[in-house]
Amino acid sequence: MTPSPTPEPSGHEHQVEEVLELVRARGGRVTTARRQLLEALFEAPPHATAEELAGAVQVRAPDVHLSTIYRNLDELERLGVIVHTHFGHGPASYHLASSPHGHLVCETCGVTIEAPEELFAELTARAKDRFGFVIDSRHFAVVGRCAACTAAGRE
Amino acid sequence: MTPSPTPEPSGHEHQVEEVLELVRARGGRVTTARRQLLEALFEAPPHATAEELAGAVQVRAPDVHLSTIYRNLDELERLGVIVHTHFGHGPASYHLASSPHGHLVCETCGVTIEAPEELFAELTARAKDRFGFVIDSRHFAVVGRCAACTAAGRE
DNA sequence: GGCCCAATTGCGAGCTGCTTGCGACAGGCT
DNA sequence: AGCCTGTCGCAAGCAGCTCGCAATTGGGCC
Repeated sequence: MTPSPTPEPSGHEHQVEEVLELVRARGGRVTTARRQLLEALFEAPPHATAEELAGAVQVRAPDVHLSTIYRNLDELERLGVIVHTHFGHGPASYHLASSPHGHLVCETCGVTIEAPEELFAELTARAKDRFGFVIDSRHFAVVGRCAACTAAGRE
Repeated sequence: MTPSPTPEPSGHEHQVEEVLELVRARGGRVTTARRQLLEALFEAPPHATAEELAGAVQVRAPDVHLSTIYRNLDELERLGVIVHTHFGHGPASYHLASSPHGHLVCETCGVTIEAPEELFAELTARAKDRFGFVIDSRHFAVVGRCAACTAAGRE
């Protein structure tokens, strides 16, 4: 395969290279799969699942296997570049660690609302006071029912 | 199998029968599996997994299949008798809908702390105000790190 | 440029947690 | 006692993720 220098006009090269620098600093290698996954992470909407990211990567590099995606997501998480969240059911969702926020997920229609971290400030403080428990509000989903479903009385 | 009248000296018969009355009222039938599962739910610690409950039931009724446990857990949830919660990874946990409370789960050591619903009052109110979102604080886990793990600086 | 070696990859098999289709069985009303 | 239908046991199946292994490849060093 011809290693064309910069085949993707994505606009995120700088950020991607920055992360790859981190990878390199840790003795890691810069591979096509790695680079493409990072591209995908910067381009994709937040809350992408591993499978969705694999799809995006495979547009450019069809041979990248799902297990490679998982392994790289793992490593990026260890590096602190991304975070993954388990919503109630279904696959986990991955997003960049920058722009911290929590998630409100509707049990009825499945919609996800991004909630500013500040919304959790009081809960976080109280949990710390009362239980010494340090909440990571980016890493879990708050479930319930969204305004539309509540109004419609759906079940 | 001989249908012995009351073979278990559990102390929860009354509550069990109450729920079975609900089941009957809905056209449901009272089966051994159903009754034993309810016994198990009342006797077990909160946060039992389906597999644990199956184990408990099978002590008395070895032929009860795991799929039957799942089907009955589903129905009991529809009846509002129990609630299930997805912690980060691993199996879901089931507990009685009475005694409402949230859960703080440590990502590091896995310990689960029961948090009074009141802890979530302010978050619930804010989510309602700002997003019209009605939080069900019993149905999700708040993850983070417990006091012990924070102190020990474990990872 | 070529070599070498460990990091990484593709692939398939495997695992956990849960769901489903199906035929047999059994509550419970009459 | 008999019928009807809810429920059950079982086995197969599915989603989401993990692992072992041999083949490949990045990249430091001549």
